[in-house]
Amino acid sequence: MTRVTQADVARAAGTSMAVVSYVVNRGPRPVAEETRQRVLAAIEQTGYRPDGVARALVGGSTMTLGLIVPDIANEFFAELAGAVEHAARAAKRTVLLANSDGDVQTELGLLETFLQRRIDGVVIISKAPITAARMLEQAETRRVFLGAAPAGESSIGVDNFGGAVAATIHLVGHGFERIAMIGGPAGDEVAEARRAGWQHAITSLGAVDDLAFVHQPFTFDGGYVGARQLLGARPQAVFAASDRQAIGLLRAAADEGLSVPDDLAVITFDGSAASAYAVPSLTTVQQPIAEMAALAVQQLIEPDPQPLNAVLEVGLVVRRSCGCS
Amino acid sequence: MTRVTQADVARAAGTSMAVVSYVVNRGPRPVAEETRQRVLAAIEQTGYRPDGVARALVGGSTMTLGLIVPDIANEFFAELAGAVEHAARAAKRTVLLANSDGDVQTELGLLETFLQRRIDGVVIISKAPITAARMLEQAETRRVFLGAAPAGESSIGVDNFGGAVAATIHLVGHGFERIAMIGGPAGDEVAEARRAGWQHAITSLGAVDDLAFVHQPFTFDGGYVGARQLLGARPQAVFAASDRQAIGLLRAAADEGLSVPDDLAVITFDGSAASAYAVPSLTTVQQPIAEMAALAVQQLIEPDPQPLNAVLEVGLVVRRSCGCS
DNA sequence: TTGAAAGCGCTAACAG
DNA sequence: CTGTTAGCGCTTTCAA
Repeated sequence: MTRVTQADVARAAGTSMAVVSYVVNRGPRPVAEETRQRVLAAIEQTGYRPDGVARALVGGSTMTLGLIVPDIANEFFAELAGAVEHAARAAKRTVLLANSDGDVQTELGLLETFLQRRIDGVVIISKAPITAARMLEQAETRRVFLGAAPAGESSIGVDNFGGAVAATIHLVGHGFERIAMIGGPAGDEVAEARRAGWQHAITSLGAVDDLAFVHQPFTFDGGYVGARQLLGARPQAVFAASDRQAIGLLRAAADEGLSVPDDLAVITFDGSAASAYAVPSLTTVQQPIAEMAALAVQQLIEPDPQPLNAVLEVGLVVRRSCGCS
Repeated sequence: MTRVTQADVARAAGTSMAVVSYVVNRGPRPVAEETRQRVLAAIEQTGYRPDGVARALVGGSTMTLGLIVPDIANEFFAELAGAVEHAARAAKRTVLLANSDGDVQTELGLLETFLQRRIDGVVIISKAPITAARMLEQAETRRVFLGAAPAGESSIGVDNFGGAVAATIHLVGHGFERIAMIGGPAGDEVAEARRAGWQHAITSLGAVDDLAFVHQPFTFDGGYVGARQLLGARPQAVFAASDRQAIGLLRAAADEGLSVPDDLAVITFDGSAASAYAVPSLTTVQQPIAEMAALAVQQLIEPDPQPLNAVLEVGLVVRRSCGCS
């Protein structure tokens, strides 16, 4: 039993392939109602399923979007991926997912693969935004950078600096003076902005003698290790650059016999679902994930004439870990 | 600047399209080394990129695999998706990801979309395995069911019953007699197997008077709500059907002022990374996620002549939440 | 309103 | 070893 094609339907309906195409696509030419019914019946009867590959070959669009994240196992990216897929689905698009593992070569290789697949556009969290942008530009493929983005490219991000400032100020408001930070990887643009916000708030408020800061990956273990490095100096509070790290930090605090928030206040960044269920619940700077995803997908489907450079607002979700009731 | 095609390369190399195809695909016909070099140079110079769509149209294979999970935001599925993508990438395949939201209609719609895209195969966690299998069968598309699967279909699962038995027995070994369970959704095959294992262990060991059990979704909140329902009866231990639920349970216990494992022992199922970093760390039945993913991908790429029905072993990872150490 | 036919870019016979 | 050519299944002019 071989594939049912448009020709089979045409034959069964006693009409031409063109007409079948017109009814399947509701255009671009009108079809007499009676003919339409015959075609519809033939489709039903033959079990015809349009071939997206052939369609893409002639039509140009694959109705497919690519998504490249560093690590889908990270809840933030997982939630983001879910949101992107939902937005894409609502727009009848399908999503190709790939992990770059935070590696530049891998990322570029993935991009190459996606380009060969002729995706209509890509949402990317890039480690090599300039190179990626160049590849995409010359392949005339739409893209939206999340986080780090080259000038002139569409990007969607959040106010990392402002969020970090708000988080730190909140801690200062609690009366803490020694506020350490577990930052992201050195060189990461997003991580640096969060660090800058923390530093700005700290120094402008004169809250600390020495700025205890460590670079760590955005992982549970990064948070754990960072905490071990920082806790010796007995900070009163720690700002973690991501929820994953904060959870690692919570575990480290427990291992050291430190009670959060009594012995150590914690505040973090992301606002993933996990942050709400940690013990204690994490006060966190919440990113508008669904909004970012919706905006990204929209931008790929019907791009603004000018590059979009969205910096979305974040909100501080106050829970228990900072010391608030 | 329009797309560079094989014809352009052929022209630049002063040869035919066929030869270009032969060198790009290293076959099926041999090409003289000198010609090959000329073609390679022409490819380089023109910036030619093979068109996967056209390739798929003629060749039959899209080199694309589909993955349908209920909810990518769930860490277990996120880790699984990551593992599937890695395995697929190693095999030069690309992954289309979609969330069914645990809804049958959505799942079937997704499958239809995937079929139109002519994916080579699909890994699916299905809520309607029979219908899904029928669709896939008649579209002659390879598939592997994870978890619930119809008879005669390839499936990969873990020993849910055995894992639950082991977990429960471990709890009994601690001397607990009142061991409650937060199970998965009613009717879920995997969830039922875990329940059966718990029940079997409990009753055969005569460990409990009444079997406190509640059905809950595999979510943080499911675990939280389930815990609130169960904790009133003051069980000595609770077996949660998933890590997500266990984390919700941990939060509920904290809210009730119960210390884990001192006042309440907890054991769970999945073995996601999050379980290791919870406070206290969760004793859990670990699923071999990478192995499942690798097996699934392999099965799609080079299927066994007979349907594969793998039931992988799980391992109990003993940590703090059960009261050990 | 409908049909014939020309491709979309590529692979794989088939023929030199 | 290399070139010619017939499709793959579909959309869309262009004619009728």
